[in-house]
Amino acid sequence: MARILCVAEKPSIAKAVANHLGGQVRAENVRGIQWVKNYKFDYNFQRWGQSSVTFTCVAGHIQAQDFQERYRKWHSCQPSELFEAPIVTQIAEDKKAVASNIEAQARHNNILFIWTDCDREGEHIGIEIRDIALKVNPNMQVWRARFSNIERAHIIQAARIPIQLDEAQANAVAARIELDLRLGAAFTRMQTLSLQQMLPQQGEQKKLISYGSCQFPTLGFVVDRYLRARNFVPEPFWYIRVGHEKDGIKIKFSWRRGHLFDRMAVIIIYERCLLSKHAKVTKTQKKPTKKWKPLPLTTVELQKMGSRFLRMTSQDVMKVAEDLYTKGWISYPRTETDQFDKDMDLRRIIQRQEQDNRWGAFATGLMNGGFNQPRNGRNNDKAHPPIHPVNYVAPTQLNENEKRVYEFVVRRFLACCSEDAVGEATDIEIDYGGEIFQVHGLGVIERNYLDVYPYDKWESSQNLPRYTVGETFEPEEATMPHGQTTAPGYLTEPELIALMDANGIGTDATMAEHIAKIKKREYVIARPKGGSGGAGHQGAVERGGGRGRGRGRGGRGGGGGAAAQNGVGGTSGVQEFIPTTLGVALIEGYDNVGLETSLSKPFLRKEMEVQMKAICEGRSTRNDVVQQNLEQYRAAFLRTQQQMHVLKDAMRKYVGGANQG
DNA sequence: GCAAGGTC
Repeated sequence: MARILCVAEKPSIAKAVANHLGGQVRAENVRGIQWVKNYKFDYNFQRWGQSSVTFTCVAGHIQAQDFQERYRKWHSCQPSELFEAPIVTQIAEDKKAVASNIEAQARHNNILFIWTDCDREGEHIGIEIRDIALKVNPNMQVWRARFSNIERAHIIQAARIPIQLDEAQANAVAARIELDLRLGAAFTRMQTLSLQQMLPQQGEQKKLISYGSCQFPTLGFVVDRYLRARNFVPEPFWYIRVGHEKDGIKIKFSWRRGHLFDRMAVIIIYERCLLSKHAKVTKTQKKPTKKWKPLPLTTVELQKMGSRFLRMTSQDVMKVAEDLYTKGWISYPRTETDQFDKDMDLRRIIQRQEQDNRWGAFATGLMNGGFNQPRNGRNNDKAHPPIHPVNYVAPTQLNENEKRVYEFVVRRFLACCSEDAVGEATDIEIDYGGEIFQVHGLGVIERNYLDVYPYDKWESSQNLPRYTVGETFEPEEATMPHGQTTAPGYLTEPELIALMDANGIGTDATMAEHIAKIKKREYVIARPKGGSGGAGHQGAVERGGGRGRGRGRGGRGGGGGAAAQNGVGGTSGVQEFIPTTLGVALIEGYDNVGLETSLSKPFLRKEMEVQMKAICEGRSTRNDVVQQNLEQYRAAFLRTQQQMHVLKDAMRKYVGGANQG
């Protein structure tokens, strides 16, 4: 009988797959780690016949890379030497027990069947597992399962047709690991050693001024928005508004041109309107409209919505979601997938929510014919389904934050399984002095998903009077108000996450960590949006001009982030980020060093991503990508060292500075 | 005293 060792990337997959294949499964404990179990059972594989199976797991990467011992002390070498210092790969300190479990199991199995996630990192983790196993048992045959969800039929199919590990994908990850380590360490040491003395010393610990290919672009986004807000110059504009009362209803028509920045031009048009006396209705249209229900929930969306509506930071949202997951209340919280598999039994999940007194009635409505298959988004990571509730948990069992996140996940899921909201849109247009003015009305007819999903707002506007095309009237009001454009607000957490996502900075699982890191490094401070002038926030750059928020009135034009205001269950707790003097100095400094592509911009990280894809597709190699990047960054490094006075100038300008470096 | 990526 063949003896098969199966290894998954994490405990949940090992357990789920073992149960699908095994039926009768015996779980054995592993010494030194409570969360790893070795599941034992027999299974008849198509390829190997009746086999005795051990199904175990690791927990992410097992190996860790670091420089050779003699380079680890900060003053042991020049930071620039880290571009070529030898790197050693070892079992990570906290993964020793996991590795010895693999070794022990590898000794008495003859086939290794790897079940890591089917993504790049999973391929690399698979190679790590393979290397450990082959070291103690070089004769092992090595295979890999291809699976994209953990539905029973799909898993059985994956067990039927094993494939080979994809070395190219693992090599892409290896390149990423090496570059992040070398660049992170070299730049961090260099800038810390050069600039630290310019910072006012706080307490015992000297500040670390770290560089990372993700944390710097993240900081760059915050600084960029801050500078745009601070350097904003309001521009006056003028527009025309027409008011009319009919059927006892007062309405205001808005100008199709919006507003113009040329006062004389508006005056001329305005006078033409006044001269014409009468307005004529040119269009009345009623048409059905919809507000689409939300897409299935991804990690990035959870973090955006969480930081916007749940009064939590994205990092807290993730921490809580992981907790809810390990306790079995929600599904795996790290997923890019916004499509539910056709075969998934969504009704069973809905049914479990019927007992709740907040949304149970809605769930029952779905069970009794209201159910609609969720929309499909464009993303599928082929590893995990969208985030959804798994089991019902009563609110009394959860703490405040857990309650909020669980409630959001459930409501989002039920909304996905419901129907779009239905309404009727009314558009009326008039011609007044040769200009078109319009008014838009909305009547919500069926709220549908909105009843369970208070995070979306869609409300009926005022009723509009009945007009007929060709009808004329004399407006009671025709005015020429003015306003001014308003500065953008500081970057909020959901906006920052959206920017990171769009620019490929970090992954769904790490974006919150990068944000937390630039806070920890004191590159930025976070405060509730609209909060008062940063009292107690030492070192935060305040907006010049002394007029507080400086928001203009009356105009359109601003409002970019204003949609974030609808807090559910109270005031909105959305955070906004303001760079500290240190944060601004670093970004401005790097922007002025004279690099072709500033390290503060997301392009270099994006470029690395493109090159990783090239490795995966065989168009490039690990070595080429590493060497080419090192060359490019070495040049940037040397230039930055030569131009260190530019960084120091920026530091003096913003940070003031105790000692001059 | 460095990074970013997995995951517990």
